[in-house]
Amino acid sequence: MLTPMTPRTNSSNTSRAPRRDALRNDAIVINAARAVFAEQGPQASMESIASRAGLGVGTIYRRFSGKDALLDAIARLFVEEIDRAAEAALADPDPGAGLEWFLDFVGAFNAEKRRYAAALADRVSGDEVSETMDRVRQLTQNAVDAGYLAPDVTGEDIKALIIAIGGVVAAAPDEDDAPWRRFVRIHLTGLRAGR
Amino acid sequence: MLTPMTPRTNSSNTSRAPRRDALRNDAIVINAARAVFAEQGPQASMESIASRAGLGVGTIYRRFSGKDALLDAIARLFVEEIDRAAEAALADPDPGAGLEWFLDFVGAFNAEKRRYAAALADRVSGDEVSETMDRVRQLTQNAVDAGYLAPDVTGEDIKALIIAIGGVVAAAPDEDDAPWRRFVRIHLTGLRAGR
DNA sequence: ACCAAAACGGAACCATCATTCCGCATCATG
DNA sequence: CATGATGCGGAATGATGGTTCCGTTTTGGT
Repeated sequence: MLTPMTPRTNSSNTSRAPRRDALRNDAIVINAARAVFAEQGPQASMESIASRAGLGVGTIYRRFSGKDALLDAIARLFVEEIDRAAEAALADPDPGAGLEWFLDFVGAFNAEKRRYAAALADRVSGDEVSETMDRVRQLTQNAVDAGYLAPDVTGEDIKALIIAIGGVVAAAPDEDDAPWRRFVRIHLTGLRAGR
Repeated sequence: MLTPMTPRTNSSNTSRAPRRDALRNDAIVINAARAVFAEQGPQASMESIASRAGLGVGTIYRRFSGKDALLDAIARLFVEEIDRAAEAALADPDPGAGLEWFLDFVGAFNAEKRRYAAALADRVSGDEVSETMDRVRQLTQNAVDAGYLAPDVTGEDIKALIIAIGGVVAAAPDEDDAPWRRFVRIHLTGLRAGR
């Protein structure tokens, strides 16, 4: 999950166990990076991330080959988080409710990461999200089958909505949830028309 | 419109006419900047803009106080273009058709500038668009009055849609119009529900 | 407690631009 | 055509920030 550069478990035999501080710092670095990116955007300097983490820059470079890799790691983390949400939504016996809950999650998620969600978005390659996209398609199909969405609605439509939510959230200057919630409600109405 | 730094018309008397090449370059710089930003995004270097223009960097700096000013000038240009479109839409006797045409224009406009539309967007201050926003509100109100949109729809809803279009267009990897067109159609359906 | 390996800190280094500056070319004028 | 002002090119400068390196500190093992 954190994809450290040094092998966590050494299948070979002749080396020591990793030091305790090193393990601790893995998480500290990621968290500091998330926090700093969240408030300064993706152009935040490595220096500021290091100082937030209470570490030296060198320590970051021991774990991530560079800033790109750090951003990528966080992006991957976020994809996983969304993926888990999609999975949870699929578990809801009511497909309509599941979909609504998922979209709500996406909105709230974006709200937290307003400053750099967009930057992370065009970092993830197509096949890093293919699994998640499969779930979204399934979620959509279930909602169609249940008569919650119009018959011609596809996963691509929901994907577009997800992207749009990101835009709407990022554009709002404050933390106010109301605008994107209203936006989603309106769009869902459009997706339901003609059932 | 190009807001050159040097006074174009000299109200005082004792100076020469501007040189012909200087006048020509005003437009060349802006066009080169637009072209380069369009294909490289807003982090394109001044150097690359200059070389595209067939000029030296110094020439750019004689007209624009810096890169920021250059970006700002282009942003202002774009706001004007959208503003003119809103004005044209208002002239349509059929408010619904006017609104649809306007949204279509916005989509096509974004498609052209996919790479840096977002960057320009958060460059324009609130009151630089207040005039345009007034027109959008008017456009919306007309559509509501004509029974094209549901009664509770406001200019803010259309603004959100405009922003969302930008996101959807930017996310699409290719030039394909179909996705954002479908997105707009669906959302408009939602905005019409409950008339 | 002692040693060697593992990690750390952060100064030094380096690449990448934006921006400035000035000698040279070009233009308007008479 | 001569001339001086106007505008131009592009090397030099400076700042910023990513990345590397190595002396020092911490940790695990004995």
